Amino acid sequence: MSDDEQRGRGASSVHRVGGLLGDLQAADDQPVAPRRRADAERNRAQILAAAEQLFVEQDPRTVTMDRIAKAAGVGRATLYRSFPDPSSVAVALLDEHERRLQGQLIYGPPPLGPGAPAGERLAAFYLAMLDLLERHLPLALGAETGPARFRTGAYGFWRVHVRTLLVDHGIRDPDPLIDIALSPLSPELFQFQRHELGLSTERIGRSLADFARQLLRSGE
Amino acid sequence: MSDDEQRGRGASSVHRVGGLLGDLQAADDQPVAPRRRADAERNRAQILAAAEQLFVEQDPRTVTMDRIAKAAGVGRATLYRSFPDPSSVAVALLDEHERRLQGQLIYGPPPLGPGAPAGERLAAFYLAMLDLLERHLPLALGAETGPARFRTGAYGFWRVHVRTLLVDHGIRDPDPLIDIALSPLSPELFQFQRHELGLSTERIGRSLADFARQLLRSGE
DNA sequence: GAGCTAAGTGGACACCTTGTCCGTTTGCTG
DNA sequence: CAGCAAACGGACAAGGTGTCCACTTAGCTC
Repeated sequence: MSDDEQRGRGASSVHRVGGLLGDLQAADDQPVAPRRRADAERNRAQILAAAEQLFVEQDPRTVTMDRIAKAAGVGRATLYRSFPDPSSVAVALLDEHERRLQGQLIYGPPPLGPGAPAGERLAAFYLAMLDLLERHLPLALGAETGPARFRTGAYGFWRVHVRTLLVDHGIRDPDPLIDIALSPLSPELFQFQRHELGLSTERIGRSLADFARQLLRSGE
Repeated sequence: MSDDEQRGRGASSVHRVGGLLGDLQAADDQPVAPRRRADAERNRAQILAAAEQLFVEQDPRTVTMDRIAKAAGVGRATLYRSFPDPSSVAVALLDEHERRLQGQLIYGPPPLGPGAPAGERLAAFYLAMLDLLERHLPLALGAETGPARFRTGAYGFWRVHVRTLLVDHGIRDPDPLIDIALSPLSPELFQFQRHELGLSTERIGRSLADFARQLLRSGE
């Protein structure tokens, strides 16, 4: 989906090298995905495992490619082969956790899934995201490298979801509002509220839910 | 005000040392402010001027202490004497621009200043901040180094202001909502909406103003 | 206005991170 | 089991970070 996705993961999209062959032997043996070699797969798993630990036990912002490589027991170049920078490793790890929620938003029961009023769905979405942040804050902070955050596949997914809710509610010009509605979910903001201000997750959650219902109020 | 303020600026608030003395020799020879030397003042001005240019003409995130020092024509240690890192330089520069708005919020005419309904005041505040972002985006991006953003004096000011509006409107539990209400003003978000999505500032502004009125609606 | 003192200066140093290059190893295929 | 390309990992050069210390110089005192 995103760039990070293409670079960072790739369990399924390994056919990028195919392009090099040109038209000469185009559609013949091309589509046969050049499977990832076993050692590469193993290294990749080691990297992800080691990185997850690192992100948790030290300031996620200070995790470096060098350290990940050492912790995973692989060379630097090997690491670079799979990921362009530390944040893309965090993105890959987060992705797995986010995937479940993404399924629930589409196929799950209301209020998270379809069927409930837009305001209720937005409130439920906020609470689910808050739960995700609570459980994986280090990864979320590690993934958040400036503007790149907005270009991840996951963020794109949240955008599509929120847009649906806004349109469903009959908002005139939904597009500028999408990211405004998503902005309270910034990992850094959550960290500030939670650990700097000392607010409980429940209290933040209540505020967010009220906020969602107020934003998409039935009697507009 | 903030840490950055104490380190970064100080032209006006030089009486901070006074507090250290306690009651012993209080008002005697202490209050004599340890004036900044003329050459230091000059260097400081050079640094700010050079840095402002740098932030504008290259990616604000890639501005380095080394480059600022070279551009300003001073040694690295001299720079470090005034600022701990590049973002604190950006904060100092931004501060000057923000000060005017801060005055208007307190003493200015409605709807920015006191006198208008909370929803209108919040809408006006959003628009003013948007204007600030539009004009000084590079500085805002340079200042935004992770969680430090929330610890600047300016952010503290915005918090106090928004809290007043929320209380004024009769919100039950205003505190968690403060930062939620401020989150749409994140410089990175603005950059994404403006330059990645291509939304016009007017369109974002309209959305934000509607958003403010909806949030603090009269007929709650 | 000469001398003193400490604030201020700037170059150098040691350390760390980044990407990339390239000789070597290793899995897979026929 | 032989050959080839994918994958590996150590090494390298470039550049950034803070800090230290010998020096300069502003500003006070007499």
